[in-house]
Amino acid sequence: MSDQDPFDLLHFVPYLLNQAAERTSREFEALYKAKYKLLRTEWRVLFHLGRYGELTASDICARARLHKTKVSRAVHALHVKRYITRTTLPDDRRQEMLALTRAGAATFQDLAAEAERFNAALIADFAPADRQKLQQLLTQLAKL
Amino acid sequence: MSDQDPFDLLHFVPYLLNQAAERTSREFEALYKAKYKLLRTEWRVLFHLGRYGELTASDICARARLHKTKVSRAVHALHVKRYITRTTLPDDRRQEMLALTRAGAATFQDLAAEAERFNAALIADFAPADRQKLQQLLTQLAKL
DNA sequence: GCTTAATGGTTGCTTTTGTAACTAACAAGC
DNA sequence: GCTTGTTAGTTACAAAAGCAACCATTAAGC
Repeated sequence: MSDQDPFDLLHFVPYLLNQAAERTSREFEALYKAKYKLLRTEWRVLFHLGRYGELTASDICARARLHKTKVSRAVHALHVKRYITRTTLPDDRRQEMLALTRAGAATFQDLAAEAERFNAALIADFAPADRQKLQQLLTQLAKL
Repeated sequence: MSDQDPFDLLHFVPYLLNQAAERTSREFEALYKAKYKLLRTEWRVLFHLGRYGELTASDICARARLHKTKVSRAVHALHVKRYITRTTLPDDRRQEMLALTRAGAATFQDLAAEAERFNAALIADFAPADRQKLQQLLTQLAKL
């Protein structure tokens, strides 16, 4: 990442991030797509509910940084698939609390395990210090 | 990136990569979109031609890891915008050599400079060692 | 040379995303 | 309690991506 000339794509962080994200995500996507016919956004919503418990759609928007239309559609799809329940909140009837059903939780468990394996394989060749560094740098860049 | 339970999204490298890529790319995209009304793929093709000289569509596919339909459409758009010339190769009339026009080169120059500034700002807070590490790790993950 | 296969690139159609406008419910000001 | 503004979420329409079938050209087998 030096400032030598000429400017190269291999020094352009957004490009590198995209290539890395694309390659790793596609590979994992194939897995949950084949196994559960889930879309990327659906997988993310599922994961958030599985990992962080009951949330409203806007909670998920904020946490996952997804646009509300994407979340809306994913929630609809997951509901049709009977992976989540939607409960209107009594104190604010605009909001719905989302929760995994048994089937949803089972799917989450399975995919979380797959994700963990996948992740482990991904960083298998990295030294422990590098793994930590990677997480730190990415978190910083993502401003998470 | 430890293997402590439960599995967290913040330890899942593809997720972190996506968040970081998304955030950084969107911001830069806004720039070339506003300035030259370029699409993401168009910008990539332009950059490849600007940085690496004349290439055929399939060269770009391979180098940028883009699907040929995406490249095909980007090439068409860039040609309409008079940013590139398309020359059928005499020895294989299926292929076309792509090259930047003056206008295309000028646009590339400008955007490359913007990219460099953008990139510098992005990693301004990182220590030199971290910058190198970042590039190394991302290149490895992207398998570039 | 003629058939068959492979390659470079485009086009058409479907799925997904992005954007903006919209409904419903709530909150605030007065 | 009635306007005025917000917020949660949906829907409709437009733009873009993905996929498969498709020419045109070249290469390979015989």
